[in-house]
Amino acid sequence: MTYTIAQISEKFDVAASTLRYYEEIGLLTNVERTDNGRRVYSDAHVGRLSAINCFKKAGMSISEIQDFFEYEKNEEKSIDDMMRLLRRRSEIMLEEFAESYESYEHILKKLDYYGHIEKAVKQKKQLPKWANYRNKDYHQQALETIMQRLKKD
Amino acid sequence: MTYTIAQISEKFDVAASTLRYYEEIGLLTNVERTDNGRRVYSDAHVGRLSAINCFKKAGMSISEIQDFFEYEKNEEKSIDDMMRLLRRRSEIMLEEFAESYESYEHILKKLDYYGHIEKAVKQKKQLPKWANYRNKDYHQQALETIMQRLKKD
DNA sequence: ATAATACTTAAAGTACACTTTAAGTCAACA
DNA sequence: TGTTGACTTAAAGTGTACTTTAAGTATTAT
Repeated sequence: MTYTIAQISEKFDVAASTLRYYEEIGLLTNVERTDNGRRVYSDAHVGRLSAINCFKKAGMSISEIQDFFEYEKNEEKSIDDMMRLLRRRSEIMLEEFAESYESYEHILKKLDYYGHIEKAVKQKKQLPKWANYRNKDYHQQALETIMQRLKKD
Repeated sequence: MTYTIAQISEKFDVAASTLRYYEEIGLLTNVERTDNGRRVYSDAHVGRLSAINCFKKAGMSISEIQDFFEYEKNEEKSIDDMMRLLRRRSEIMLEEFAESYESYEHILKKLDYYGHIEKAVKQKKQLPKWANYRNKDYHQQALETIMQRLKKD
């Protein structure tokens, strides 16, 4: 299959200018042209853009993604570099998951705390100095939700 | 307790220039000065910087963080806005956790796939056209690791 | 006394990842 | 036939979040 820039742009929800930019910096390569100079993308480009999406969500910078494709290009020579890059990335992601999850819990705590305050304000009651910010049910449910999402395999 | 800019800089692993910048844009407020004009930070600033750290890890932009503190300043008036911001953020985080985790799995898959290739190359054996990229043990272990990290409560 | 250090300011500079602009080409439709 | 719309290029511009520079002041160490 072949695709126009508009089709790829829509498929990946990315601006046409971004696709031209990716090509300019060498993130997309071998983009064919029609007789009148218009870009023609192939399934290989679809595959590469999926990979780019994945790597971006994984927190990789464009230059890291470029490195990956560079390694992939001469696989035999660079397989160790490639695996080192991927392994490092998976480690970083694990660390970031843990840190983000801590922040997530802090935000739930704040929500819970202000929930108590709001309730008290609405009931025009005296506030306890420190509202009991830890609502176990709320946390438990949130943890279960995230576990389920992480598990959907 | 009071702290110099160097102490705060070290405590939060943030450049002194960044602390000045945060003050300039109003993210840090009420920073006192010594007689000769040097900044003096208090425990309130330590608390605020912890919150900033948390919000940044939660993926909030500086202007969102500014909004939060603005809401917090006049709590009674803005508690709904504040809770809306926090609730929206927790939702976004959950979505991002799910997306990141998908990418994480893709990266493990790639690692596994190239692991097979590397092994085959080293053994100078014929490669199967598509190596069986799914090593259940590897995935299971990774999932358990992340679950543990997410659970450390 | 001199030099190193730790700070101060305002303003300019940087890195990243695009995005916009301006001018032009080409094919299809009214 | 003309104009609309989808593309093309090269170059300049944008937003975010800092970071660096340059010039100056004040305290501490040799």
